[in-house]
Amino acid sequence: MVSAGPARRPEGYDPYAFEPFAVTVDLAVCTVRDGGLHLLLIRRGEEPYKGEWALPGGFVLPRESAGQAARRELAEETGLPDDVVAGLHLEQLRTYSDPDRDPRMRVVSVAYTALVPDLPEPHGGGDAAHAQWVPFGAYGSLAFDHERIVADARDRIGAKFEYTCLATAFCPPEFTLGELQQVYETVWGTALDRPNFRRKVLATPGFVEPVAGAARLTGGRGKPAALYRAGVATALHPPLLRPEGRPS
Amino acid sequence: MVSAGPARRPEGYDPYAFEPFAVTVDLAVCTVRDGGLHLLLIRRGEEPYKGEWALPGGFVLPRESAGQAARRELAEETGLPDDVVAGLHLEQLRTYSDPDRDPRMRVVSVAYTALVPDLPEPHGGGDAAHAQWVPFGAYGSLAFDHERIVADARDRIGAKFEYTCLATAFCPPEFTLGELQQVYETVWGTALDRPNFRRKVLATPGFVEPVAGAARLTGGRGKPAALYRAGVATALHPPLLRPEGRPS
DNA sequence: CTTTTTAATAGTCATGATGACTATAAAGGC
DNA sequence: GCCTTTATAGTCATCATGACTATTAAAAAG
Repeated sequence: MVSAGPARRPEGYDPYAFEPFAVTVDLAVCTVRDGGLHLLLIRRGEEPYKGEWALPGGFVLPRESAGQAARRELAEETGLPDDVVAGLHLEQLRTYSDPDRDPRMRVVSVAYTALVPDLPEPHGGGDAAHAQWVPFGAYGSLAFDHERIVADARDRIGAKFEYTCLATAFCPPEFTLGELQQVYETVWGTALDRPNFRRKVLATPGFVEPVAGAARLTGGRGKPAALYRAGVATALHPPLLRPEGRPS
Repeated sequence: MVSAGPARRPEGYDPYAFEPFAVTVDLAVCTVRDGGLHLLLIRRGEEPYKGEWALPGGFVLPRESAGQAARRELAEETGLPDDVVAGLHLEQLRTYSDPDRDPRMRVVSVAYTALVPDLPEPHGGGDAAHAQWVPFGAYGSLAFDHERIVADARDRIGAKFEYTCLATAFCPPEFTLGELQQVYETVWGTALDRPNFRRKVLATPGFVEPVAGAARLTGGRGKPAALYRAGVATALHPPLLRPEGRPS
C-alpha cells in the first residue's frame, strides 16, 4: 500500500500549503477546408518551445469553469463574435496531468475539442493574432504534449461520427449531401459509397432536413445538388459504422 | 470579446501569482452485486457535507499524474493489494471545474470510473476504513457535485457496453454467459433475450473464450452452464445495441 | 445545338445481423 | 418417473448494409 503521507488532507484546505497547480485549457479546434482536416494552431512566442506550433489555450481564471475558459479563449484566438462562439460545438476531451508536461511548473490542462465549419482566416482579437489553420500532419511537431491531445481529439471525433449527427457541425448552415459525405470521408480517411451514404442519412429521422426548392452547383458542373440543414436529431441509430474495423 | 485581463499570462508563470487551484481525483467505483449495480462510497468525516455519502478520492500529489493518484486512492480506499488494483479497469471520465463546487476553495477534480467484479467488503487500509458498497439509488444525495459525476459515470459505462467488451470487467475470472448477460441487464436496466445474447457474444471473436470442460450450477438447479474467460478482444463490431434508443 | 463530361439521384440484389420465437438437453426436487 | 428450472440449439422473417447499375440534370467541348 502506498503511504498516505501526513499532509494528504491538509487542515482546512490551506490553499497555500502545497506547491500550487496551475489549471489551463487547451483547444483542439478542427475544421474541414479544401477536402482536408485542418487544425487551429498558434506559434509560441516564448520559451519553452518558442517558435513552435502549439494548441491555443490559456489559464482558467479564478472565477470561471474550464468550459467557460475554453469558450473565452476560443473567442479570443479566432476573433469570432461571442454569439457565434456561443453556438459552436465544444466538447471536453480529457485532462492531461503528467507532472512533467510543462517544464516550468505543475500545469494540469483540460483539453476541449471544437468542430467548426470552414471559417475565414482567424484574426486574433488581442494577443493571439497569430492563430491560423494548418492541415493535419503539415506541422512537424507540437509543443508540450499537444500532439497527444490532437491524436486523442481525432480519435474522439472519428468515433463520435459513427453514432452522432455531429458531422453537420463541420458544415455551413446549408449544405449538400455530397459536402456532408466529404466531411465524413475527410475525418475517417476512407471513401464512402455515395448512394449508400445518401440512403443512410436520409433514412435517419432528424439527421438532415431538406431546404425546400433550394439547390446548388457543387463543383461548377454536374447536376445541382439539393440543399439540407442540420436536423434536430443528435444521435444515430443504428450507427453509421466506418468501413474497416476501429479507429485508425 | 471577453477582456483578457492584465494578468492572464503571468510573467514566467510565477506559481504563487494567483489564487491557487487544488487538483483532486474522484472515483466512481462500480460493481454488480446480487443483480444490482453498486457504488463504492464513504461517509464524510468533516465539514462540509459532514456525515453524508461521497465518492472516494483525494488530492493529486505534486509528483504524480491524476491517473496515478486515482489508482493510489483506489488501493487505499478498498484495501486491495496493489497488484490487483494495477489490473483493474480505470478510465478517466471527465473533469469538474465549477468555481463553486467546493465551498472552501477552488478545487478542480478529475473523475475516474473503475469497474470491478464483486469484491469482498472493502477494508480501508488507513484513513478510509469506512468505504462500503451502496446500491445505486439507495443513498439520498451525495456531497459536492458527486451525484452529477455518478450520473455521468453510469451513462459512460452503459454506452461503452454497447461497443466494447468491458462488461467482462464486472465478472470474476471465470463466468457463465448467464452471469455476463445479467451484468448487461443490470447496467442497462433492460431484459435481454437469452438465445440472442448468446449468439451475439459467441459470434464476436475474442469476446469470451471457453474454459475447456468446465461447468457450474448457476442457481442451484437447472442445467449447469459452461464457463468462459474474458477474451483478448476489446471492441465489439458490430456493436451490441441496447433495445430501445439511447442512454436513459 | 448536339455530344461529352460530371455529378446527383433512383433503384436492385444478395448478404448479414437482429428480434422473436420454438425445441431440446441436463440438472434437482418430489 | 415426472415436473420444474436453466442452459443450449435452432428457425424464420425482417431490416440494414455493401456492392452494384441506371437515370437525370446540369456545364463544357465540339
